[in-house]
Formats: sequence, C-alpha cells, structure tokens
Amino acid sequence: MVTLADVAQHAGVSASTVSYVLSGKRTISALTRERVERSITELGYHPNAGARALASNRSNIIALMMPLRMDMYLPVMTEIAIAIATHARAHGFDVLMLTSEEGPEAVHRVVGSGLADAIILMDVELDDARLPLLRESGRPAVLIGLPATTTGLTCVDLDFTATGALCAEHLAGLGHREIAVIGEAPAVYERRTGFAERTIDGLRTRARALGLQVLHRPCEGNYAAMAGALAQIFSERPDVTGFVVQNETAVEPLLGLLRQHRRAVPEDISVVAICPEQVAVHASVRLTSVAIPARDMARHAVEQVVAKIEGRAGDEVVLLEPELTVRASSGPAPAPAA
Amino acid sequence: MVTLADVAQHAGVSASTVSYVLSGKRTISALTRERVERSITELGYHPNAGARALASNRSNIIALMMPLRMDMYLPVMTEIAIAIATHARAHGFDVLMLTSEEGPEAVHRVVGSGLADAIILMDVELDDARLPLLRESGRPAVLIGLPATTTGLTCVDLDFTATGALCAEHLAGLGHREIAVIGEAPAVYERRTGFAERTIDGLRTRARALGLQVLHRPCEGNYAAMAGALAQIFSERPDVTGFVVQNETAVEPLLGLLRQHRRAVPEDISVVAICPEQVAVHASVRLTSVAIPARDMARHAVEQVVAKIEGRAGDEVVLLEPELTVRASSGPAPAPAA
DNA sequence: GTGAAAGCGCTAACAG
DNA sequence: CTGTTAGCGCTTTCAC
Repeated sequence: MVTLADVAQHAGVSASTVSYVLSGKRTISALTRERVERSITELGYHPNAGARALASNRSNIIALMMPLRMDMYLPVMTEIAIAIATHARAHGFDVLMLTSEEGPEAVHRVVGSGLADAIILMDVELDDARLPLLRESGRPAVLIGLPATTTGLTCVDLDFTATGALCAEHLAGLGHREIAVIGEAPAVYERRTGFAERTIDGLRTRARALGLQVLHRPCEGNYAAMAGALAQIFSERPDVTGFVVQNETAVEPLLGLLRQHRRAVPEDISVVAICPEQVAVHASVRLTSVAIPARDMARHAVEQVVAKIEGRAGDEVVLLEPELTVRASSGPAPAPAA
Repeated sequence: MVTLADVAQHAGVSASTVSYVLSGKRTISALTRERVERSITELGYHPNAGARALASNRSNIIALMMPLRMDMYLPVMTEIAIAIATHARAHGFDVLMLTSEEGPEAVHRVVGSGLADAIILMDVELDDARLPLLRESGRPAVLIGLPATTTGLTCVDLDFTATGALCAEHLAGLGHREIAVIGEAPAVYERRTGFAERTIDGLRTRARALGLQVLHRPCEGNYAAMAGALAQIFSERPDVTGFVVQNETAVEPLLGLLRQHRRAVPEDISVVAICPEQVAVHASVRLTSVAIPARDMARHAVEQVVAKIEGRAGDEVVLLEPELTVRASSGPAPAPAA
C-alpha cells in the first residue's frame, strides 16, 4: 500500500507538505505542488480513509436512512436516494445506506462511532421515534418529510398542504363541483406520515372556500381495492366528476376501471394525480399532475446537510412549492345530465 | 467523546482487555468482562470507526454500486439493495451506496482508500468496463449478473437461460404452438446486459426442441410502445396464443391492450411473466410467472462477499434455479379457429 | 513556503 | 487470563 510518507519521500518533501497539497489548506509553491502531484499519480496513491477520519475527525460520509416499507412507492424513494448519492459525491461525501429496520438504534451506532458526519432521514413520521435520539446526538441531521415538531431540526419536503389546495383549485376552475380523493393506503394514514394528512387538509380547506364537495377514500394500490373503492364512490356520489389520486400504484387501476365503467377521461371524468413526472407522462392517459420533486428534495437535503457539517447553517424548514402541469386527463366539467 | 482508554480506566483494566472484550478474540474472565461491559454502557462508549479501520485495516463497509438507469425497473434493484443492506448488517457490515454514474473510477476510489472492504456490483454488462479494474484491484468483489468472462470473479444471478426454457416448456405443455416474447427495452439489449439475451436464447433453444414458434419483440414499457408492438404481432402472426413478458413495466399495458383487443386471458391468450412476485400477484390478472428472486440474490451476494473478505471463499458462479408459479394468466391453448 | 513531531483511538503482537 | 506497547496513515499545531 502506498502511503503519504511514500509520496513525500518520492517527491523529496515532507509528509505535511503532501497533506497540504491534498487539502489545499496552505499555500504551496507551484513547483512543489507539481512534484507532489506527479509522485501521487506515479505511485498511484490513495489517501487512507480510516486514517483520515481518525486524524481529522471527519469521515466524509453521510448516512441515509431509507424506509423498508413496501407501501411507500419505492421508485420515488429510490430516485431520492440516488439523487442524494449523486449530490453528496459532488460535495465530496459518500453515502451510507441504513434501513429503517435497524430502527433508532442505527442513529446511535452510526453517529456515535463517527462513521458518518451527518444523517438524512427519509419517510419521517409525524411523531418519529428517531427524532429524540437525533436531537440529543447533536449531529447534523436533515429530514425529508415534516414531523409534528421541527425545533432543532432541518426539514425538506414538498408543500403538501399547498399541493392539495392546488388540486382543488384546478378542478374547481374547470367547473367541477364534486370530487373524490383516492388517497394512500390506510396504513400510511395510520402510521401518521404527515404528508398524506397535510394534502387532504390543504385540499379540503381550499375546497370549502371554493364550494367544492370532497369525498376522501384511502386506498391500496391494486385493482381489487381500487375496484371496490370506485364502485362505492359512484354509488354514494353519482355526481362526482373529478378525481385526485395520491397513490402512484393506484393510477393505472383507476384509469383502467374508469374505462370499464365507460367513463371517458377527461370528457366525463377529470383526473389529477400527485405523483412523479414519469408516472404522469407514461400513464395510459397523460395525466394532469402535481409532480413529486424527488431530485429537488434530494438536492436541498444534501445542501442543507453539508452546510450543517461545515457549520454554516442552522435549522431550517424548506418547503418546496408545488407545480401543477396540465396534461390530457383534466378538462371542463361535463354539463349536468339534465 | 468517550474512548476505549476511558472505558479501561473506569473498569480498572488495560486498553487491550477492553478491546478483546469487544472483539472476543481472546478469552476473558466472566468478572472482567462484566466490569468492562458495565463501564461501556455506563459511559455510553462507541468504538471509533476511523480508528478501528486504521488499526485493523478493515472498515466493515461493503460498497454497493447501483445502476442509475431508469430503464432497469427500479423496484427490483431497490429490493436487492435493501436486502443487501439488511443481510450485510447481520454480518456486521454497513453498506456504502455508489452510483454507476461515477463509473469505474469509483471502484478505484473506494477500494484504494480502504473505505470499503469489498464491492458488490449490480446491473453488470457482458463486457463491463469496471471489471478489469476490479480484477487488478484484488479486492473481494461479487457481481449480481453474469458478464461474458467470469474468471477471477464471483457472480450471482438468476439462471435466465433456464428461465427462458422454463417459460417455453410451460406454454408448449399447454398446447401452444406459436408464442411471442415481449422483451426488455431495446436499450437493454444494446447495452448487452446479458440476462435479456440469455433468456431469449434459452427460450429459443427449448422452443425449437419442442416445435414452438417464437417471435421476439423488444419493447419499451409504456402503453404507446406496447400498443404498437402488439398490433404488429397480431398482424404478422395472427395465430399467436401465448406471450412471455420480460419487462415489468410492460405487464399492465399488455393486459390492458389485450382486453381492448377482446382477447380473454387465459381463454384466448396465455401470458407468462418474468417479474417480481409482487408484480405477478398484484396485476389485473394474477400472472403465471417466473419470479425474480431479489432477496435470494442479495443473500447469496452478501454471503459470498463476506466469505471472501474473511478469506474463506474463492471465485464462484452462483446461478439460482428459476421457479415457475402457475396462476390465472395461463391455460390450455384454444382450439384452432376451424 | 516548508519541516518536524505530536497525537487521533484502536488493534495486535509480545510478554508475562 | 491480562497488561504493555508499538504502530496503523493522516492532520495539524508549532517552529523556522
């Protein structure tokens, strides 16, 4: 193994000089710098991560705690995770993957051992068991999601309240008077993951202001569950002309079933989805949607966490503005069947 | 920060004793062990990862290189990644997430710096640019997937050749004479990811032996592409009665379109999918399928890699036996339309 | 602009 | 069964 000392000897300088060439923490003459750099490449030197972590008290690793749950539409989680890894690399950090299976314990382990300089938590619940540990650990942390109390924590999330409101507005603006919301699986609400509740709250509040009737149905994302929910909605509220879907896996079942019910989209029924762009664009009907900005969330999370590691940031709540893109699935409400 | 020395002092023993209590590498009297363990919990001691890595030359980290590509059905990749993380933890390892964006470079960086003790590569191509680097690095590595040459490497994968054969057999056994294969997106074949080619090869070989006609169509996983492919298949080969699908995202489009074409599944058309169990079970028709054993692959990969790190294993190619589960989407071939 | 040297916290001989 | 001690490879004062 090539060590820093080897490089120093090969270049005819001291160890500290090599170190400073690497870190750029003091000015080096062009000549020495060049010599050192040549030696580095010639010898194929790679600084030892462990030694560096020990001496500098920094691992240059960010831990990312991902959910295991299968009810949390994995593609979004995955996209966020990949984007986090990519951005972290751009800041010189690697990403350590933790699963929520290990539970709050993992926070201790990783942060206590200095394995990671900071933690990013995904899929945060309103009253998350990991938060007390995090706060007392004092380590930099960023949450993706919004817990009940955010004091002492930095959080990044889509503004789901505004998202719900935006959907209500869009449908009301098109003349719809009665709409149904296909929500996440019941388990998501029971777990109190926040975003689902905030969406429906935001939607209801705005709907009330706009004189829009709202029926909310949590729903598993499969054909059978969707078929049941839909049948019930149409029997209870035959005048529903608009749907808001906040469950990516329910999108296709819904569209397929509407076809079976002989309801044309958007002529008879308008559909607005809250989902990743990709799902909206590739669905059997191009969906009017509010995008879940996975990349943006990842970018903000990494920037916040890096800023905290470097001591240049405090706690902050970053709520991303929702954007609704009109596509082929929404249109004017049909004239009431005389 | 609490150090090992602090614990030693508090327990009234030497540093090495504490170290050995932790590692179990030598026998310790019950009394001392207990005293040390008490001190550890009382002081809230966590061994410093960097120091440990430096002294022991082991980081207890496994690097996992994941694909970024969006054409690679992410849920399977994610499931594998999560399962790898879980199993790795069970062996005392953490998992560092690398994206393939960094390219072969990342192999150098992570392995050269001693950041990771080993690497697991996902989404390996037949002639993968990362392999030469890996081989010469000499670090333990396991591939998920099967490259063209496996010398000096351990590989874990589903036996896709056998998988293709199994699908052909199942349909032939039901009396089908002419089948179509809906393959992965063209890009997947162009990239030469191996598994797609092996599947079709295995299927063709067995089909020939069984007197089965095969039409193969690579296909993007969306409605539009699927609609085009399907129309063409039915016009070129009106007598096709069986489909094999190896593209998870094409499953629902195919089923939806078959309905639109008024072909009943399985009465008119049988469908066999090569996909994760979850997709097969939750599809609008419960699909006869060969499962992609994400968890098993992850388990084998971790076991192999840990064995290699500990020097108790050589290179090996582990091919998992495919299993076909009959569900509602396949049945006897319809009698030829007189 | 550069060197020398003191650790960082832990492991693993070596010594008893 | 336990203690002593010499590093592991790097960063960072302190000194020039």
